[in-house]
Amino acid sequence: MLRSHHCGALNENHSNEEVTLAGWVQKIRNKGFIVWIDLRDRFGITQLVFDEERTPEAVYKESLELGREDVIQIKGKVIERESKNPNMASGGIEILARELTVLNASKTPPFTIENQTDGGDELRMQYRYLDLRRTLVRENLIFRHKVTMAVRNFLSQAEFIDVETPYLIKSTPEGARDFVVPSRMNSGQFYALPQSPQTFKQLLMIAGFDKYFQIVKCFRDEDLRADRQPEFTQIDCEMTFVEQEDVLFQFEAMIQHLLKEIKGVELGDFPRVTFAEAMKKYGNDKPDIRFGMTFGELNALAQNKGFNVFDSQELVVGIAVAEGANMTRKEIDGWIEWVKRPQIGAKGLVWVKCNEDGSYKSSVDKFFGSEDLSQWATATGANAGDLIFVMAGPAQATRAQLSALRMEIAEQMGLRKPDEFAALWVTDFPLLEWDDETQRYHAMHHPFTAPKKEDIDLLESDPANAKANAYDLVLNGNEIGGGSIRIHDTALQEKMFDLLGFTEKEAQEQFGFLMDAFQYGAPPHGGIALGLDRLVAILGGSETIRDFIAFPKNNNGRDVMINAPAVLEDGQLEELYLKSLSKNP
RNA sequence: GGUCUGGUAGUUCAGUUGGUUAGAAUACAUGCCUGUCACGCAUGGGGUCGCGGGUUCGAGUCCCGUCCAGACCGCCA
Repeated sequence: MLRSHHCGALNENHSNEEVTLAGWVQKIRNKGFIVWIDLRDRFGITQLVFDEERTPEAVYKESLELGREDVIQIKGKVIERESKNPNMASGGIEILARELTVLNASKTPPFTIENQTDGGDELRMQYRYLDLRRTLVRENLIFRHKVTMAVRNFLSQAEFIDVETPYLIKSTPEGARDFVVPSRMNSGQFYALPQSPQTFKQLLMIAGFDKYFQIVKCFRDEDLRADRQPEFTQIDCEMTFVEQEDVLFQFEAMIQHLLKEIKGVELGDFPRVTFAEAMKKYGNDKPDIRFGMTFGELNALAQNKGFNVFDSQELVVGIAVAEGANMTRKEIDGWIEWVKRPQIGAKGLVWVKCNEDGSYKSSVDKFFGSEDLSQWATATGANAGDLIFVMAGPAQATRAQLSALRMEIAEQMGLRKPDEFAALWVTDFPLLEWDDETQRYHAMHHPFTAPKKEDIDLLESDPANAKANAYDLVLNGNEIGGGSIRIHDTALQEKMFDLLGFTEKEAQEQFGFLMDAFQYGAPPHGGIALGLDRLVAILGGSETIRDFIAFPKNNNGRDVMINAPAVLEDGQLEELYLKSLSKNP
């Protein structure tokens, strides 16, 4: 037996017991006459002690040779410390070493294995196995484990069945780019990795599974962000004989359950806003509603008063920054510069200070009197002591810019508290989105989303205004899930493909199996998919999903530890009928 | 595809207007230290200033190109 206890197990109750421990050398404190070593494993840290009087001489000398991250086994007696450390669980005891075995020596690690490490991101990713030794990172993954266990238990109890769906499937032109996998046995042909198990879970509903879930990897070959990985995990769910309300009810209950079980937070009923309302009030379809600063539209109040900048614009819109009136000119200029950065792209920013004495001071005093500005304050919900920021321009772009400003101000004012949670449903998404580039409609959600019953006629007359039975789940300003009621009728599905610019032949080639299946008693069904990485990160109080993924990829989709992707040997290319990619053709 | 920021010791960073031998902290090594727990003290080793080119009497510093990393826009049904 290599150990009798782990490093988090021992305390004063074990005094005088003979124990065997194994672990990593975390820290060596050599005081000359005495050496302390912090021994670490997954469960905690236990202090070992070696000294000139009580430790056999050979063992004491050996202890002087140890280095950080050596893997050692120790036999000895649990003794009470002379000076205790109340800050650690095992702080009352230490192990008086009798025998020391070095199980495996370690090179000096390139960064310190501590919560406050000196290692930068790139180095930590290159040596991710060392990074994962840090308590902070390890606990993130244990936290993820707790979340997935809670999800599995909840869904299993609610009679969802976990079914695995294939990873080697077929590429489709809709949506994101696919990762493709060449087939050796079928020359010149390729599998694609699933962007989601969408069609398979629908087939499971047709097969009568009634409720399905899967915690499943999905793959999208698109450019990455801090919160986007090329492979990511979804909690994928589908239910039969349900309407939108049933799905929302079930998954509202699941999120409430998770918050309760994982964070001890009670969430009330989730607010609902339509997509149109969300865009109007927050400029964003995934609003963070933990704080106010909702949009006030000022067209009627601010246009045609002689201020040219506003007059010709589609939208004039403002937000109130609570207690912003004491902002200095320099701070305000900072925000003006911020919105003018190319990433935001605003032309400028008008400001109005609502002074405590009821007067107003603004950058547009020449054009607007206190009468006007007071109306602006009402429209944006600004009180005395607040600051109003106003933007003008094309409606969609301006909303996006003001939304970015709203989020950044909230971030800097500390309004986005990681331990405060607010979820909501966004509903009534448009079914379709016009794409200028390809001059055709795209499905806003995906091509299997059912239009609202009352909007089916619009598919002929005015497709752009048809609403979908689709919904997003938003938590703290992040889209953590999205779903819809699906089409289960061949004719309607054909109509959708037609609107999306598929010829009948293309639709048949790509999704014939699904439309065939619809003809064999497909029940009404719908579902949702939640982004697990993002959900775990937010519950864990972070928005960096890489911290909650064991082996994440970098900005360029590279795994810098194993150095993937990589070129293939010529022989392998030949076997896969990709010889033309060879460097020596 | 685009915009921005960064790349200097093992690591994290500083380095002024272009000017002497490129610094700090930490890590590492050696020695000292009778209860440490961010131990302390002393000493020491450690540099292709990402790479290539240019300007200059002189480049870590300025210019051009390039590679790498990060953030963002486009993209992500």
